[in-house]
Amino acid sequence: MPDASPATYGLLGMLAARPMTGYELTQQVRRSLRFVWPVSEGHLYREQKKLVTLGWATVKTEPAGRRTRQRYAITRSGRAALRAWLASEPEEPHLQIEGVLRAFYADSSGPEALAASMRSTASSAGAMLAELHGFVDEYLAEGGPLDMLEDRTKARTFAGREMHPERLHSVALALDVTTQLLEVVEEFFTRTAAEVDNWPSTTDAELTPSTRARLEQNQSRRPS
Amino acid sequence: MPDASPATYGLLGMLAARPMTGYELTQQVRRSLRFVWPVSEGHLYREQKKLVTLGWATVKTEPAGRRTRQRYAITRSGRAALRAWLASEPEEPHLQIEGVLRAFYADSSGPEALAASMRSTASSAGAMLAELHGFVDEYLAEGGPLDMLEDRTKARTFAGREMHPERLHSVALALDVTTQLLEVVEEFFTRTAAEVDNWPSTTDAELTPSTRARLEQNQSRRPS
DNA sequence: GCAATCTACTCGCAATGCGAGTAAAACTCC
DNA sequence: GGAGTTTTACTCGCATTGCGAGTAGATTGC
Repeated sequence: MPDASPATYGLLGMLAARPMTGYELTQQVRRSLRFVWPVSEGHLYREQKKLVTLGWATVKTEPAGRRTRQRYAITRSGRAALRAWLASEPEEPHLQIEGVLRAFYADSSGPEALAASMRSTASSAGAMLAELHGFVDEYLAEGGPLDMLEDRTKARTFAGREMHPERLHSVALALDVTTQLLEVVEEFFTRTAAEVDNWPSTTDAELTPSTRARLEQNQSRRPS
Repeated sequence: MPDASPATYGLLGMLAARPMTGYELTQQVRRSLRFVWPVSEGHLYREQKKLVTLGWATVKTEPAGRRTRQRYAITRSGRAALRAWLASEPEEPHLQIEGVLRAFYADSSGPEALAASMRSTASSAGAMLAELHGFVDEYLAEGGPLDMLEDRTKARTFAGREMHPERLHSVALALDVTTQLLEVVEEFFTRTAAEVDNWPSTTDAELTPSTRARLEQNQSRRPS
């Protein structure tokens, strides 16, 4: 019996909202889940098959023109597995930000390289934030899922897509933390890149006061 | 020729400070690099060997009692490779926080499970923060690396460990962002867990105003 | 003196990433 | 209307990485 990983539950959770084809599943992951739990595309298709062997989903091959596609649907035991996972202990947070790794070793190169990598990271974070802002705007838009919840509209589709307003409370939570985290990344690297531009070197003694200030501010932010 | 990954450079960067044995390298990763770029232990030893085949480090087998250990040292071309990497474009940030994934699918379970997983994530973040606070305290301590930079002491060891005060400016940068990010995680999940305790369900219509507020606040935080 | 922990790793399998490849359908532009 | 591009809808295989078990000498605490 293969093991379930967070990625497995990521797909299972998507299916909990509605049945989907394999391709739709990968699109959904690319669209939104990516920010929360990145998984490579090839692996997504493997995981879909795993869901079936675990008995958590069923597949039906349906025609699509001259070709076929696989439609997955969650099973009762799939829902139970999802609930069980949601009730279990999550693992430690895992942050992988190459820009931070480069900052950590910045003393092995110069301020130019450091500032460049910081700006690059800031702009990656900015691009991701822009996508997330798109979601927020959509959720708040007239006729959007929030309006549906407030009963101002009976429609269940918006911008040509089927909406799941009952998921909005959960989705908004994930959206909120992710936004906050990326804001920290963008702001820190933007601000610090500008600072680094004035550094004579990455190891200069002249930087000592600013490093002291950084550390002391860090310490003072600490709640007792 | 095997490929270098950020993990490869993570080890190479450690060696840039001083020669180290394989075991010391894994300890350093466990101690500090883990927060910035997590790598499994088994893989660390593989990467050490890769550094040698790439010509970026040398190994010497040295005796340790009746046994031996491998001491790695960076080469000139290793330093060059590190500098070249530091001057290249970093990849996109990658956040993997299971607690966020669970929040995203919280509508498939109840408020109890959600609050529990949130508290668990908050306490993981808290534990990580406590370790980072230890570093800050150490750096600021009397006789610590900051004192060394300010020339108040000539020593180069502190708490029995060799210090690298010239790295402090870079290290403090990485420490600072990481702290800020984990603070966001801890605070968000602590605060929101308390809020979720009062939720009647994860899909209740009653939550609509609070979800609207969350989204609108998110939107208003956005800089123009 | 002996049990537990630390040093110092190796090994193998399973999980995952990554990029290429396939091929039909749909859409776009002149 | 036909040619070229993009989208749909995936499969495949190798390389990378994670994870847990295993080994065995050294050291420390009681």
